[in-house]
Amino acid sequence: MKPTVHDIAREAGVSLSTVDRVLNGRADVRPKNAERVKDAVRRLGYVRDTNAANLARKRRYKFVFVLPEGPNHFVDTVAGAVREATAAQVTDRADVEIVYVNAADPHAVVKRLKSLDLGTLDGVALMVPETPQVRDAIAHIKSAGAYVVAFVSDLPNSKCDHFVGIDNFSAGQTAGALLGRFLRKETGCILVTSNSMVARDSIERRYGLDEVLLRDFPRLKALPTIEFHDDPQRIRDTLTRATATHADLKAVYSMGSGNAIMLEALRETAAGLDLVVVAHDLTPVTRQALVDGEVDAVIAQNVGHLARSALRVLRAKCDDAGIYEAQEQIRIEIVMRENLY
Amino acid sequence: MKPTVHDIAREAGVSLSTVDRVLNGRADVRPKNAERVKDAVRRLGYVRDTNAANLARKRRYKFVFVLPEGPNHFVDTVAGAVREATAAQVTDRADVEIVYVNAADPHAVVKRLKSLDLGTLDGVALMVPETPQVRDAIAHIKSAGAYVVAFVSDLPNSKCDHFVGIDNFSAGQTAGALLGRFLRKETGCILVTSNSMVARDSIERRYGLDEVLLRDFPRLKALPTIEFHDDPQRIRDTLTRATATHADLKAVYSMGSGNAIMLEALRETAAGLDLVVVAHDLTPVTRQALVDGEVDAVIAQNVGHLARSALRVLRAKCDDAGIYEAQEQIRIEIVMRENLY
DNA sequence: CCCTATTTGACATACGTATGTCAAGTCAAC
DNA sequence: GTTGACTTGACATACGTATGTCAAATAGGG
Repeated sequence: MKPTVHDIAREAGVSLSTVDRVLNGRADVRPKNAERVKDAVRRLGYVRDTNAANLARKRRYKFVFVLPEGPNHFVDTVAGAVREATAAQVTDRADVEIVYVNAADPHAVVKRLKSLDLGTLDGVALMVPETPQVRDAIAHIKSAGAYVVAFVSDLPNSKCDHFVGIDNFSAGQTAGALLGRFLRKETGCILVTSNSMVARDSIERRYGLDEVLLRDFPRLKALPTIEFHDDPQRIRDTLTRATATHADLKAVYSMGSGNAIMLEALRETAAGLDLVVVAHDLTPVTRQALVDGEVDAVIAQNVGHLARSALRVLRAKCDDAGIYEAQEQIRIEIVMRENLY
Repeated sequence: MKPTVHDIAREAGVSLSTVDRVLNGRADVRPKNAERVKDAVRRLGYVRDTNAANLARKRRYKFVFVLPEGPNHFVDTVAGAVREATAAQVTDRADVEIVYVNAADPHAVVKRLKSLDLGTLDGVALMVPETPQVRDAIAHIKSAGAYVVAFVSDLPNSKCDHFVGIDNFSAGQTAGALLGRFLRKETGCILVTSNSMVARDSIERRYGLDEVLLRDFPRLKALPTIEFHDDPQRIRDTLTRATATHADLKAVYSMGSGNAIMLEALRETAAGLDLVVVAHDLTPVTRQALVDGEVDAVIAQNVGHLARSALRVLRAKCDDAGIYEAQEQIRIEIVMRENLY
């Protein structure tokens, strides 16, 4: 039988009320008695029955996901996963809202964050770039008692309670290792594309890539990252130029957002070249490209796992419970046509 | 506000008792009233609060994992994951026991299954080969009201409630695709090893491998599977012979159990050969081999996920709740040194 | 040692559901 | 219209925890 608060009260030789005051950090309890209760908790190995507690409290959790707006396949799949996870955990007394912000505009982000109703809010999952303003806004939210997790993109300099996402440096390394192995005995260069290198994710991935190539596969050379800022023409031109300039072009690494544009350009300009293609993020676009054989492998993070993990972590924080690290570790997945899910 | 049984009673114009009788399938309710209650449930969108229900029932779940005994790194990691998941979900009112059986002896397996206390048992996760005797034992357990999930190894001809594991055919395909891509422009043959081909897992993986090689990489030829039945000498001899006979040996595919022996033999006999090595299952052995660069990639399934999924599915079955498919989908992971976790 | 401020305990009620008891109600058949 | 069988409803208690009220106990200062 698991011990209950009654057992604690008896063991500590105090009343239920006192146990309650200690357990829930209420004031007006003498240190001596507080110690006795804590001792009893330790001795009996008491753990609060969160379900019963939530029942008694009529507790509902109010969580908000802040995601970047604008057309983006990856964000769409993430949002879908959040909605799905929320629906499935409908039994789990959590109200989840998704709000979109213009992530490129720190001012707009902060404005939206400030407009959250801190009175009812229990936690926020934030997928926005880190800026000083955002950092302050996070501090503000936290000081109001809500929890904040960095979501997908880390916010290393902010006072977040957790980061739910992958290590993008390792992701870049993985891409590099994959390319190195796919081009086992070959020498040549690799075209690296990204929609934009302002996001720290892309920068970290690039570092990871370079590190592995330099160390393990010096025969492969990664060209400077091409940023195309949503401009199909730009990537098309660059690709054409690259194939012309670099006769030894062997592979393309698409570092995330903008896969669709990149793949289209590839189809138009490099059809007969037999390039190895590695891309990031599993979206309808990359999924189809895997099936069609246009992409050899995709480096992905499971969006369902991301969403569920963020929800679990926020709940755990609210309940002041421990986090089950093994479950919350988001893995860097390598997806090919054969293990597509 | 979520509707409660009280709301249902009011809406249906019956008493709480009647609602309870209908909801919990007790006898002695006139069809007309049963219908009214069910209607009210539908109209109000009532879902039972499982936590409150479990609290009232003092419900504890009793689950048993049946795993193959004998020295096996993979089973060890699985057992560890089960223990860890159990400990972490200690709050979750489940008692979990792991029992080991001699999986090679169907009679022993059945004997152990028969000795389970069906009176208190709520569910079993079974990781044993399928035999007619096992099939009968499963039917027996189910007729006693407990739930059965096939764990890691599918039991397609038995009346299980669920299968928690990967599709091994796809896993074999994945291995084939990986080998095909790692040996992008090369021609040659692949050594395939397994400790034993009696387990259906190995057979399915082999089929998957062959299918992909034949279709997509005909330049690569997989040699007949070498089974070495825990005999290091056998694999060493075979490897020596293979390297002598097949000058074009390019890769080794280790289909699971016996990775340690295989890797050791490889170290002794094929040190300078620059072979591509793909293995199954992430264990301390393959983990170290990845770090050391002895293995290029490991096809794995996340054992933590396996354990948690089995527990969740069993619980869902007991609660007569739906299964959240997306979460229970076990993925075929490709693990390299860089995305090792 | 008294007074006051603080701390404590006893008790009641609640959360949403389960379950048991018993009296009252309904129904069909005679 | 009565009997007996079946069905229903009212009520009480419980699960483990939270929370509020109020009187009683205690500590500390003078």
